[in-house]
Amino acid sequence: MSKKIRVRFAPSPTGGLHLGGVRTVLYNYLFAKKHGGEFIVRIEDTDQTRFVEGAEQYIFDCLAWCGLQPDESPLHGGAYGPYRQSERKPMYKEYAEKLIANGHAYYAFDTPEELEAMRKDYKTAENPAPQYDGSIRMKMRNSLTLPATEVEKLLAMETRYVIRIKVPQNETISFNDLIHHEVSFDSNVVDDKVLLKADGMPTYHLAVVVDDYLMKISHAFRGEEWLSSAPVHILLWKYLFGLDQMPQWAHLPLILGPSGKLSKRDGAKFGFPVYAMNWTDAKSKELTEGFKEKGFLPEAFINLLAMLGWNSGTEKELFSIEELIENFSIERVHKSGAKFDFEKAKWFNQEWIKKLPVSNYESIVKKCFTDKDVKIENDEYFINILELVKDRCTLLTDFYDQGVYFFKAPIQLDSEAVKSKWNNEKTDFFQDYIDKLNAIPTWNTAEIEEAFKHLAIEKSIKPGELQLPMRIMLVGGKFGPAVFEIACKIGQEETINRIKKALPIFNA
RNA sequence: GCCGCGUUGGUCAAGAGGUUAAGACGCCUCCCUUUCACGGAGGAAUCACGGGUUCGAGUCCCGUACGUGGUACCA
Repeated sequence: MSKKIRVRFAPSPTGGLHLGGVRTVLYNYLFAKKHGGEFIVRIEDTDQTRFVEGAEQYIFDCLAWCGLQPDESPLHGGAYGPYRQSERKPMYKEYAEKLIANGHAYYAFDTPEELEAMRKDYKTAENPAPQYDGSIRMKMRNSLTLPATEVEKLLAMETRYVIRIKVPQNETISFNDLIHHEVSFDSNVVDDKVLLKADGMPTYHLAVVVDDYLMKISHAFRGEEWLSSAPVHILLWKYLFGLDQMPQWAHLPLILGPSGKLSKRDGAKFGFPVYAMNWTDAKSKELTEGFKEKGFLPEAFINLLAMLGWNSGTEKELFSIEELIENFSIERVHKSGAKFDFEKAKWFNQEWIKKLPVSNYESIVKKCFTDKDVKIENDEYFINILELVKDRCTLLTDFYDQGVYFFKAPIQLDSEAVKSKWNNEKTDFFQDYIDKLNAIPTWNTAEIEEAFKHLAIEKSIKPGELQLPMRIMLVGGKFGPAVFEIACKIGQEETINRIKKALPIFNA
Protein backbone atom coordinates (compact mmCIF):
# COMPACT_ATOMS: atom_id res chain seq x y z
CA MET A 1 0.00 0.00 0.00
CA SER A 2 2.36 2.66 1.20
CA LYS A 3 4.67 3.83 -1.51
CA LYS A 4 8.39 4.12 -1.17
CA ILE A 5 9.22 7.59 0.16
CA ARG A 6 10.65 9.70 -2.63
CA VAL A 7 10.96 13.47 -2.42
CA ARG A 8 12.48 16.03 -4.70
CA PHE A 9 13.95 19.51 -4.75
CA ALA A 10 13.33 21.17 -8.06
CA PRO A 11 15.23 24.42 -8.51
CA SER A 12 15.55 26.57 -11.59
CA PRO A 13 19.15 27.29 -12.53
CA THR A 14 18.70 31.05 -12.61
CA GLY A 15 21.00 32.43 -9.93
CA GLY A 16 21.99 32.24 -6.29
CA LEU A 17 20.50 29.69 -3.93
CA HIS A 18 18.87 31.53 -1.08
CA LEU A 19 17.96 30.63 2.48
CA GLY A 20 14.45 29.52 1.66
CA GLY A 21 15.71 27.25 -1.08
CA VAL A 22 18.20 25.54 1.17
CA ARG A 23 15.58 25.10 3.85
CA THR A 24 13.28 23.44 1.32
CA VAL A 25 16.13 21.10 0.45
CA LEU A 26 16.76 20.46 4.12
CA TYR A 27 13.18 19.55 4.97
CA ASN A 28 13.03 17.29 1.93
CA TYR A 29 16.28 15.67 2.93
CA LEU A 30 15.35 15.21 6.58
CA PHE A 31 12.01 13.70 5.67
CA ALA A 32 13.57 11.31 3.18
CA LYS A 33 16.36 10.20 5.51
CA LYS A 34 14.05 9.80 8.44
CA HIS A 35 11.84 7.44 6.50
CA GLY A 36 14.53 5.61 4.62
CA GLY A 37 13.46 7.24 1.39
CA GLU A 38 15.19 8.88 -1.53
CA PHE A 39 16.00 12.50 -2.16
CA ILE A 40 16.04 13.61 -5.76
CA VAL A 41 17.19 16.85 -7.34
CA ARG A 42 15.48 17.73 -10.58
CA ILE A 43 16.53 20.76 -12.55
CA GLU A 44 13.61 22.84 -13.79
CA ASP A 45 15.13 24.59 -16.76
CA THR A 46 12.09 24.99 -18.93
CA ASP A 47 12.43 28.73 -19.23
CA GLN A 48 15.23 29.14 -21.69
CA THR A 49 15.15 32.91 -21.40
CA ARG A 50 16.13 32.77 -17.76
CA PHE A 51 18.76 30.06 -17.98
CA VAL A 52 22.05 31.06 -16.39
CA GLU A 53 25.31 29.36 -17.19
CA GLY A 54 26.93 27.81 -14.15
CA ALA A 55 23.89 28.12 -11.94
CA GLU A 56 23.26 24.38 -11.93
CA GLN A 57 26.77 23.50 -10.84
CA TYR A 58 26.53 26.22 -8.22
CA ILE A 59 23.40 24.61 -6.76
CA PHE A 60 25.22 21.30 -6.42
CA ASP A 61 28.21 23.03 -4.87
CA CYS A 62 25.91 24.56 -2.26
CA LEU A 63 24.29 21.22 -1.51
CA ALA A 64 27.69 19.61 -1.15
CA TRP A 65 28.83 22.32 1.25
CA CYS A 66 25.68 21.82 3.32
CA GLY A 67 26.17 18.08 3.29
CA LEU A 68 22.79 17.49 1.69
CA GLN A 69 23.68 15.08 -1.07
CA PRO A 70 20.95 13.88 -3.44
CA ASP A 71 20.44 10.21 -4.12
CA GLU A 72 19.46 10.99 -7.70
CA SER A 73 20.16 14.04 -9.86
CA PRO A 74 21.63 14.96 -13.24
CA LEU A 75 25.03 14.74 -11.57
CA HIS A 76 24.47 11.72 -9.40
CA GLY A 77 22.51 9.54 -11.81
CA GLY A 78 19.49 7.39 -11.03
CA ALA A 79 16.84 5.23 -12.60
CA TYR A 80 14.34 7.95 -13.40
CA GLY A 81 16.36 10.26 -15.58
CA PRO A 82 16.94 12.44 -17.30
CA TYR A 83 16.78 14.83 -14.38
CA ARG A 84 16.82 18.03 -16.39
CA GLN A 85 13.44 19.04 -17.70
CA SER A 86 14.92 20.45 -20.88
CA GLU A 87 16.05 16.91 -21.69
CA ARG A 88 12.57 15.53 -21.08
CA LYS A 89 10.83 17.87 -23.51
CA PRO A 90 9.10 15.22 -25.71
CA MET A 91 7.41 13.59 -22.72
CA TYR A 92 5.37 16.62 -21.81
CA LYS A 93 3.76 17.16 -25.17
CA GLU A 94 2.40 13.64 -25.12
CA TYR A 95 0.56 14.30 -21.88
CA ALA A 96 -0.67 17.70 -23.03
CA GLU A 97 -2.20 16.10 -26.09
CA LYS A 98 -3.75 13.41 -23.99
CA LEU A 99 -5.50 16.14 -22.05
CA ILE A 100 -6.83 17.65 -25.26
CA ALA A 101 -8.10 14.28 -26.38
CA ASN A 102 -9.96 13.91 -23.09
CA GLY A 103 -11.44 17.38 -23.30
CA HIS A 104 -9.47 18.82 -20.39
CA ALA A 105 -7.27 21.11 -22.42
CA TYR A 106 -7.35 23.02 -25.67
CA TYR A 107 -5.17 24.73 -28.24
CA ALA A 108 -5.00 28.50 -27.95
CA PHE A 109 -3.76 30.59 -30.85
CA ASP A 110 -3.95 34.01 -29.27
CA THR A 111 -0.88 36.10 -29.89
CA PRO A 112 0.83 38.00 -27.10
CA GLU A 113 -0.72 41.15 -28.52
CA GLU A 114 -4.17 39.64 -28.41
CA LEU A 115 -3.65 38.60 -24.81
CA GLU A 116 -2.54 42.06 -23.93
CA ALA A 117 -5.59 43.52 -25.65
CA MET A 118 -7.83 41.12 -23.74
CA ARG A 119 -6.33 42.21 -20.42
CA LYS A 120 -6.91 45.79 -21.36
CA ASP A 121 -10.39 45.41 -22.79
CA TYR A 122 -11.83 43.45 -19.91
CA LYS A 123 -10.14 45.42 -17.23
CA THR A 124 -12.55 47.05 -14.79
CA ALA A 125 -12.27 48.62 -11.38
CA GLU A 126 -13.41 45.40 -9.71
CA ASN A 127 -11.26 43.23 -11.91
CA PRO A 128 -7.98 45.02 -12.63
CA ALA A 129 -6.28 41.86 -13.85
CA PRO A 130 -8.61 39.80 -16.04
CA GLN A 131 -7.63 36.20 -16.47
CA TYR A 132 -7.90 33.75 -19.32
CA ASP A 133 -10.57 31.72 -17.58
CA GLY A 134 -13.98 30.14 -17.96
CA SER A 135 -15.66 33.50 -18.27
CA ILE A 136 -13.65 34.69 -21.22
CA ARG A 137 -12.12 31.68 -22.97
CA MET A 138 -15.10 31.53 -25.31
CA LYS A 139 -14.24 35.00 -26.52
CA MET A 140 -10.69 34.08 -27.53
CA ARG A 141 -9.12 32.29 -30.48
CA ASN A 142 -8.77 28.69 -29.46
CA SER A 143 -9.90 25.20 -30.36
CA LEU A 144 -13.00 25.71 -28.25
CA THR A 145 -14.24 28.68 -30.26
CA LEU A 146 -12.84 27.97 -33.72
CA PRO A 147 -14.43 25.42 -36.06
CA ALA A 148 -12.59 22.11 -36.13
CA THR A 149 -11.57 22.62 -39.74
CA GLU A 150 -10.05 25.97 -38.88
CA VAL A 151 -8.11 24.44 -36.02
CA GLU A 152 -6.85 21.69 -38.32
CA LYS A 153 -5.73 24.30 -40.78
CA LEU A 154 -3.93 26.42 -38.21
CA LEU A 155 -2.17 23.38 -36.85
CA ALA A 156 -1.19 22.23 -40.33
CA MET A 157 0.22 25.67 -41.05
CA GLU A 158 2.36 25.38 -37.95
CA THR A 159 0.78 28.43 -36.41
CA ARG A 160 2.25 29.13 -32.99
CA TYR A 161 -0.02 27.86 -30.27
CA VAL A 162 -0.05 26.99 -26.62
CA ILE A 163 -2.04 24.32 -24.84
CA ARG A 164 -4.16 25.53 -21.95
CA ILE A 165 -5.95 23.58 -19.28
CA LYS A 166 -9.74 23.83 -19.36
CA VAL A 167 -10.61 24.52 -15.77
CA PRO A 168 -14.14 23.37 -14.93
CA GLN A 169 -16.71 25.85 -13.69
CA ASN A 170 -18.48 25.89 -10.34
CA GLU A 171 -16.42 23.26 -8.63
CA THR A 172 -14.63 23.29 -5.34
CA ILE A 173 -11.10 22.06 -5.64
CA SER A 174 -9.70 20.95 -2.33
CA PHE A 175 -6.86 18.89 -1.05
CA ASN A 176 -5.22 17.99 2.17
CA ASP A 177 -1.92 19.71 2.78
CA LEU A 178 0.44 18.19 5.33
CA ILE A 179 0.99 21.59 6.92
CA HIS A 180 -2.13 23.60 6.19
CA HIS A 181 -4.53 20.65 6.27
CA GLU A 182 -7.73 21.17 4.29
CA VAL A 183 -7.27 23.88 1.64
CA SER A 184 -9.90 24.65 -0.92
CA PHE A 185 -10.47 26.87 -3.92
CA ASP A 186 -13.40 27.89 -6.05
CA SER A 187 -12.61 26.69 -9.57
CA ASN A 188 -14.11 29.89 -10.97
CA VAL A 189 -11.16 31.89 -9.74
CA VAL A 190 -8.61 29.51 -11.26
CA ASP A 191 -7.52 30.51 -14.74
CA ASP A 192 -6.78 28.35 -17.76
CA LYS A 193 -3.06 28.14 -17.22
CA VAL A 194 -0.77 27.52 -20.14
CA LEU A 195 0.53 23.95 -19.98
CA LEU A 196 2.67 23.80 -23.05
CA LYS A 197 4.38 26.91 -24.34
CA ALA A 198 4.71 27.93 -27.96
CA ASP A 199 8.30 26.73 -27.99
CA GLY A 200 7.14 23.25 -27.07
CA MET A 201 8.44 23.46 -23.53
CA PRO A 202 6.06 22.72 -20.70
CA THR A 203 5.32 25.32 -18.06
CA TYR A 204 6.06 24.48 -14.47
CA HIS A 205 2.48 23.33 -13.96
CA LEU A 206 2.55 20.54 -16.48
CA ALA A 207 6.14 19.59 -15.86
CA VAL A 208 5.79 19.27 -12.12
CA VAL A 209 2.93 16.82 -12.29
CA VAL A 210 4.29 14.78 -15.15
CA ASP A 211 7.70 14.50 -13.55
CA ASP A 212 6.44 13.86 -10.06
CA TYR A 213 4.40 11.03 -11.52
CA LEU A 214 7.15 9.59 -13.67
CA MET A 215 9.70 9.89 -10.89
CA LYS A 216 7.31 8.29 -8.42
CA ILE A 217 7.44 11.18 -5.99
CA SER A 218 5.51 10.37 -2.82
CA HIS A 219 5.70 13.71 -1.00
CA ALA A 220 6.05 17.11 -2.59
CA PHE A 221 7.44 19.90 -0.41
CA ARG A 222 7.68 23.37 -1.85
CA GLY A 223 7.42 27.00 -0.79
CA GLU A 224 4.07 28.47 0.09
CA GLU A 225 4.26 30.76 -2.94
CA TRP A 226 2.98 27.71 -4.83
CA LEU A 227 -0.17 27.26 -2.82
CA SER A 228 -2.21 29.46 -5.12
CA SER A 229 -1.41 27.36 -8.14
CA ALA A 230 -2.02 24.07 -6.37
CA PRO A 231 -5.57 23.73 -7.78
CA VAL A 232 -4.16 23.54 -11.31
CA HIS A 233 -1.85 20.75 -10.19
CA ILE A 234 -4.67 18.92 -8.45
CA LEU A 235 -6.76 19.08 -11.61
CA LEU A 236 -3.90 17.81 -13.72
CA TRP A 237 -3.34 14.89 -11.39
CA LYS A 238 -7.02 14.08 -11.52
CA TYR A 239 -7.15 14.15 -15.33
CA LEU A 240 -3.84 12.50 -16.05
CA PHE A 241 -2.97 9.95 -13.40
CA GLY A 242 -5.73 9.87 -10.81
CA LEU A 243 -5.85 11.56 -7.45
CA ASP A 244 -4.90 8.35 -5.68
CA GLN A 245 -1.48 8.58 -7.34
CA MET A 246 -0.88 12.16 -6.29
CA PRO A 247 1.93 12.90 -3.84
CA GLN A 248 1.16 14.37 -0.45
CA TRP A 249 1.64 18.11 -0.62
CA ALA A 250 3.36 20.20 2.00
CA HIS A 251 3.57 23.94 1.41
CA LEU A 252 6.38 25.32 3.52
CA PRO A 253 6.07 28.72 5.21
CA LEU A 254 8.07 31.57 3.71
CA ILE A 255 11.22 32.99 5.22
CA LEU A 256 10.77 36.73 5.64
CA GLY A 257 13.29 39.55 5.71
CA PRO A 258 13.21 42.61 7.98
CA SER A 259 10.52 44.09 5.75
CA GLY A 260 8.50 41.45 3.99
CA LYS A 261 9.76 38.67 1.79
CA LEU A 262 13.45 37.99 2.18
CA SER A 263 15.34 39.26 -0.81
CA LYS A 264 18.87 39.68 -2.02
CA ARG A 265 18.33 43.38 -1.45
CA ASP A 266 17.69 42.83 2.27
CA GLY A 267 21.07 41.20 2.55
CA ALA A 268 22.84 44.12 0.98
CA LYS A 269 20.83 46.59 3.01
CA PHE A 270 21.21 44.97 6.40
CA GLY A 271 24.60 43.38 5.94
CA PHE A 272 23.82 39.70 6.12
CA PRO A 273 24.03 36.97 3.50
CA VAL A 274 20.93 35.47 1.93
CA TYR A 275 22.65 32.97 -0.36
CA ALA A 276 24.31 29.77 0.79
CA MET A 277 27.53 30.56 -1.08
CA ASN A 278 28.96 33.50 -2.98
CA TRP A 279 27.22 34.14 -6.26
CA THR A 280 28.47 36.44 -8.97
CA ASP A 281 26.03 37.62 -11.55
CA ALA A 282 27.59 36.96 -14.94
CA LYS A 283 26.26 40.10 -16.56
CA SER A 284 26.59 42.75 -13.88
CA LYS A 285 29.57 41.10 -12.18
CA GLU A 286 27.79 41.87 -8.96
CA LEU A 287 28.87 39.64 -6.10
CA THR A 288 26.34 38.50 -3.53
CA GLU A 289 27.91 37.17 -0.39
CA GLY A 290 27.13 33.70 0.88
CA PHE A 291 26.91 32.21 4.36
CA LYS A 292 29.94 30.07 3.66
CA GLU A 293 32.18 32.98 2.82
CA LYS A 294 30.75 35.08 5.61
CA GLY A 295 32.29 32.56 7.98
CA PHE A 296 29.46 30.17 8.76
CA LEU A 297 29.95 26.52 9.53
CA PRO A 298 27.68 24.27 7.46
CA GLU A 299 26.56 22.61 10.70
CA ALA A 300 25.38 25.95 12.03
CA PHE A 301 23.77 26.98 8.76
CA ILE A 302 21.75 23.77 8.63
CA ASN A 303 20.85 24.05 12.29
CA LEU A 304 19.59 27.61 12.06
CA LEU A 305 17.64 26.88 8.91
CA ALA A 306 15.99 23.88 10.49
CA MET A 307 14.80 26.01 13.39
CA LEU A 308 13.32 28.61 11.06
CA GLY A 309 9.90 27.07 10.63
CA TRP A 310 10.24 23.95 12.69
CA ASN A 311 10.64 23.19 16.37
CA SER A 312 11.09 19.90 18.16
CA GLY A 313 8.72 20.89 20.94
CA THR A 314 11.53 20.63 23.48
CA GLU A 315 13.95 23.27 24.67
CA LYS A 316 16.74 21.84 22.60
CA GLU A 317 17.94 24.19 19.90
CA LEU A 318 21.30 22.80 18.89
CA PHE A 319 20.90 19.88 16.54
CA SER A 320 23.37 18.00 14.40
CA ILE A 321 22.11 16.73 11.06
CA GLU A 322 21.78 13.24 12.55
CA GLU A 323 19.71 14.59 15.42
CA LEU A 324 17.57 16.55 12.99
CA ILE A 325 16.88 13.44 10.96
CA GLU A 326 15.88 11.64 14.10
CA ASN A 327 13.64 14.38 15.46
CA PHE A 328 12.17 15.99 12.37
CA SER A 329 8.49 15.68 11.72
CA ILE A 330 6.46 17.48 9.12
CA GLU A 331 3.59 17.86 11.60
CA ARG A 332 5.71 20.24 13.62
CA VAL A 333 6.47 22.54 10.70
CA HIS A 334 4.81 25.89 11.27
CA LYS A 335 2.09 27.41 9.20
CA SER A 336 3.28 30.98 9.36
CA GLY A 337 6.33 32.63 7.84
CA ALA A 338 9.33 33.38 10.01
CA LYS A 339 11.40 36.50 9.97
CA PHE A 340 15.09 35.79 9.56
CA ASP A 341 17.17 37.20 12.41
CA PHE A 342 20.86 37.52 11.70
CA GLU A 343 21.75 37.94 15.38
CA LYS A 344 20.27 34.58 16.18
CA ALA A 345 21.97 33.10 13.14
CA LYS A 346 25.32 34.28 14.48
CA TRP A 347 24.54 32.75 17.83
CA PHE A 348 24.07 29.35 16.20
CA ASN A 349 27.43 29.73 14.52
CA GLN A 350 29.15 30.69 17.74
CA GLU A 351 27.68 27.67 19.48
CA TRP A 352 28.89 25.39 16.73
CA ILE A 353 32.37 26.89 16.83
CA LYS A 354 32.50 26.07 20.51
CA LYS A 355 30.97 22.65 20.03
CA LEU A 356 33.07 21.32 17.16
CA PRO A 357 36.70 20.31 17.53
CA VAL A 358 38.92 22.95 15.93
CA SER A 359 40.32 20.33 13.57
CA ASN A 360 36.92 20.54 11.84
CA TYR A 361 37.50 24.05 10.61
CA GLU A 362 41.24 24.51 11.00
CA SER A 363 41.89 24.51 7.27
CA ILE A 364 39.20 27.10 6.58
CA VAL A 365 40.59 29.40 9.24
CA LYS A 366 44.13 28.81 8.05
CA LYS A 367 43.10 30.10 4.66
CA CYS A 368 41.89 33.33 6.28
CA PHE A 369 45.40 33.78 7.64
CA THR A 370 47.33 32.87 4.53
CA ASP A 371 45.03 35.05 2.43
CA LYS A 372 46.28 37.94 4.54
CA ASP A 373 49.91 36.87 4.17
CA VAL A 374 50.31 35.35 7.60
CA LYS A 375 52.22 32.12 7.17
CA ILE A 376 51.34 29.21 9.41
CA GLU A 377 54.42 27.07 9.88
CA ASN A 378 53.49 25.00 12.87
CA ASP A 379 50.11 23.27 12.69
CA GLU A 380 50.17 22.12 16.27
CA TYR A 381 50.80 25.66 17.47
CA PHE A 382 48.06 26.94 15.18
CA ILE A 383 45.48 24.51 16.55
CA ASN A 384 46.58 25.44 20.03
CA ILE A 385 45.89 29.08 19.33
CA LEU A 386 42.52 28.35 17.78
CA GLU A 387 41.58 26.42 20.88
CA LEU A 388 42.64 29.37 22.99
CA VAL A 389 40.52 31.97 21.19
CA LYS A 390 37.51 30.00 19.93
CA ASP A 391 35.21 31.29 22.67
CA ARG A 392 35.72 34.75 21.31
CA CYS A 393 34.63 34.04 17.74
CA THR A 394 31.15 34.09 16.31
CA LEU A 395 32.21 33.80 12.68
CA LEU A 396 35.10 31.79 11.30
CA THR A 397 36.51 35.00 9.92
CA ASP A 398 36.79 36.37 13.48
CA PHE A 399 39.68 34.01 14.19
CA TYR A 400 42.01 36.25 12.26
CA ASP A 401 41.56 39.33 14.44
CA GLN A 402 41.40 37.22 17.56
CA GLY A 403 44.56 35.34 16.71
CA VAL A 404 46.95 37.29 14.46
CA TYR A 405 49.01 38.66 17.30
CA PHE A 406 50.19 35.15 18.06
CA PHE A 407 51.90 35.14 14.71
CA LYS A 408 53.07 38.69 14.26
CA ALA A 409 53.51 41.75 16.43
CA PRO A 410 50.58 44.18 16.39
CA ILE A 411 51.08 47.04 14.00
CA GLN A 412 48.89 49.47 15.88
CA LEU A 413 48.83 49.74 19.65
CA ASP A 414 45.76 51.09 21.38
CA SER A 415 47.90 53.45 23.46
CA GLU A 416 44.87 55.60 24.24
CA ALA A 417 43.78 52.84 26.59
CA VAL A 418 46.88 53.29 28.77
CA LYS A 419 47.90 56.90 28.24
CA SER A 420 45.91 58.51 31.02
CA LYS A 421 47.45 56.31 33.68
CA TRP A 422 50.88 55.97 32.19
CA ASN A 423 53.87 57.35 34.15
CA ASN A 424 57.60 57.04 34.75
CA GLU A 425 57.18 54.45 37.46
CA LYS A 426 55.51 52.16 35.01
CA THR A 427 58.17 52.71 32.39
CA ASP A 428 60.68 51.86 35.04
CA PHE A 429 58.78 48.74 35.96
CA PHE A 430 58.75 47.40 32.43
CA GLN A 431 62.41 48.12 31.91
CA ASP A 432 63.24 46.04 34.96
CA TYR A 433 60.70 43.43 33.93
CA ILE A 434 62.58 42.93 30.69
CA ASP A 435 65.62 41.91 32.70
CA LYS A 436 63.56 39.55 34.83
CA LEU A 437 62.11 37.97 31.73
CA ASN A 438 65.53 37.53 30.25
CA ALA A 439 66.54 35.70 33.37
CA ILE A 440 63.76 33.13 33.21
CA PRO A 441 65.41 29.78 32.49
CA THR A 442 62.36 27.77 31.50
CA TRP A 443 59.74 29.85 29.76
CA ASN A 444 56.28 29.10 31.14
CA THR A 445 53.16 30.94 32.23
CA ALA A 446 53.73 30.55 35.97
CA GLU A 447 57.27 31.92 35.86
CA ILE A 448 56.27 34.90 33.75
CA GLU A 449 53.42 35.76 36.08
CA GLU A 450 55.52 35.17 39.22
CA ALA A 451 58.21 37.53 38.04
CA PHE A 452 55.62 40.13 37.15
CA LYS A 453 53.93 40.06 40.54
CA HIS A 454 57.09 40.04 42.56
CA LEU A 455 58.44 43.01 40.74
CA ALA A 456 55.17 44.87 41.11
CA ILE A 457 55.13 44.35 44.85
CA GLU A 458 58.78 45.34 45.06
CA LYS A 459 57.93 48.60 43.29
CA SER A 460 54.66 49.07 45.17
CA ILE A 461 52.49 49.17 42.09
CA LYS A 462 49.26 47.25 41.91
CA PRO A 463 49.77 44.37 39.46
CA GLY A 464 46.34 45.07 38.02
CA GLU A 465 47.41 48.50 36.87
CA LEU A 466 50.24 46.96 34.92
CA GLN A 467 48.34 44.20 33.26
CA LEU A 468 46.44 46.33 30.80
CA PRO A 469 49.60 48.07 29.49
CA MET A 470 51.25 44.67 29.18
CA ARG A 471 48.27 43.41 27.21
CA ILE A 472 48.33 46.36 24.86
CA MET A 473 52.04 45.77 24.26
CA LEU A 474 51.52 42.15 23.31
CA VAL A 475 48.10 42.19 21.69
CA GLY A 476 47.63 45.75 20.51
CA GLY A 477 44.15 46.06 22.05
CA LYS A 478 41.92 45.32 24.99
CA PHE A 479 41.02 41.75 24.15
CA GLY A 480 42.26 38.18 24.09
CA PRO A 481 43.02 35.47 26.64
CA ALA A 482 45.11 35.84 29.80
CA VAL A 483 48.20 38.01 29.21
CA PHE A 484 50.76 35.66 30.69
CA GLU A 485 49.34 32.86 28.63
CA ILE A 486 49.88 34.98 25.55
CA ALA A 487 53.44 35.83 26.59
CA CYS A 488 54.14 32.18 27.09
CA LYS A 489 52.78 31.26 23.67
CA ILE A 490 54.60 33.91 21.67
CA GLY A 491 57.90 33.12 23.39
CA GLN A 492 60.57 34.81 25.43
CA GLU A 493 62.30 36.76 22.72
CA GLU A 494 59.11 37.99 21.10
CA THR A 495 57.59 39.06 24.41
CA ILE A 496 60.64 41.10 25.29
CA ASN A 497 60.77 42.63 21.83
CA ARG A 498 57.18 43.75 21.98
CA ILE A 499 57.68 45.39 25.37
CA LYS A 500 60.78 47.17 24.12
CA LYS A 501 58.97 48.40 21.06
CA ALA A 502 55.94 49.63 22.98
CA LEU A 503 57.73 51.63 25.67
CA PRO A 504 58.71 54.59 23.49
CA ILE A 505 55.21 54.66 22.00
CA PHE A 506 53.64 54.91 25.43
CA ASN A 507 56.12 57.55 26.47
CA ALA A 508 55.60 59.67 23.40
C1' G B 1 -9.59 44.60 -6.85
C1' C B 2 -10.11 39.25 -6.45
C1' C B 3 -8.37 34.58 -4.38
C1' G B 4 -5.30 31.74 -0.93
C1' C B 5 -2.52 31.48 3.53
C1' G B 6 -1.27 33.39 8.13
C1' U B 7 -1.33 36.48 13.16
C1' U B 8 1.74 34.35 21.19
C1' G B 9 7.28 39.73 23.87
C1' G B 10 11.67 43.53 19.07
C1' U B 11 12.92 38.29 16.71
C1' C B 12 12.54 32.68 16.78
C1' A B 13 9.02 30.08 19.55
C1' A B 14 6.41 26.22 23.58
C1' G B 15 1.31 25.90 24.21
C1' A B 16 -3.96 21.06 21.40
C1' G B 17 -10.32 24.88 27.11
C1' G B 18 -8.43 25.52 33.51
C1' U B 19 -0.44 27.23 33.39
C1' U B 20 2.18 32.57 37.93
C1' A B 21 1.71 31.99 29.32
C1' A B 22 8.04 27.68 28.83
C1' G B 23 12.66 28.39 26.52
C1' A B 24 16.23 30.83 23.06
C1' C B 25 18.33 35.35 20.48
C1' G B 26 18.84 40.46 21.36
C1' C B 27 18.67 44.34 25.27
C1' C B 28 19.61 45.85 30.61
C1' U B 29 21.71 44.80 35.78
C1' C B 30 24.88 42.00 38.81
C1' C B 31 28.70 37.99 39.78
C1' C B 32 33.22 35.78 37.80
C1' U B 33 37.51 38.15 35.31
C1' U B 34 42.03 44.29 37.05
C1' U B 35 41.23 43.02 29.08
C1' C B 36 37.65 40.97 25.67
C1' A B 37 34.91 36.81 25.66
C1' C B 38 33.00 32.27 27.92
C1' G B 39 30.20 30.92 32.17
C1' G B 40 26.59 32.01 36.21
C1' A B 41 22.38 34.89 38.63
C1' G B 42 18.50 38.26 37.74
C1' G B 43 15.32 42.00 34.92
C1' A B 44 12.15 44.60 31.29
C1' A B 45 8.94 42.93 27.34
C1' U B 46 3.74 39.06 24.52
C1' C B 47 -1.55 36.08 23.32
C1' A B 48 -3.74 42.01 16.77
C1' C B 49 -8.92 43.89 17.66
C1' G B 50 -14.32 43.10 18.32
C1' G B 51 -18.14 39.79 19.06
C1' G B 52 -19.85 35.02 20.38
C1' U B 53 -19.74 29.52 22.52
C1' U B 54 -18.40 27.90 27.61
C1' C B 55 -18.62 27.68 34.69
C1' G B 56 -13.91 28.95 32.27
C1' A B 57 -10.66 30.92 25.82
C1' G B 58 -3.96 32.31 23.70
C1' U B 59 -6.47 27.68 22.68
C1' C B 60 -13.25 26.64 19.51
C1' C B 61 -16.72 29.78 16.01
C1' C B 62 -17.79 34.46 13.29
C1' G B 63 -16.34 39.18 11.77
C1' U B 64 -12.62 43.24 11.32
C1' A B 65 -7.70 44.83 10.92
C1' C B 66 -2.91 43.82 9.59
C1' G B 67 0.87 40.89 7.19
C1' U B 68 2.18 37.73 3.30
C1' G B 69 1.76 34.95 -1.38
C1' G B 70 -0.65 34.43 -6.10
C1' U B 71 -3.24 36.82 -9.93
C1' A B 72 2.68 35.58 -16.77
C1' C B 73 3.79 31.37 -22.92
C1' C B 74 8.73 32.82 -14.59
C1' A B 75 9.65 29.25 -11.55
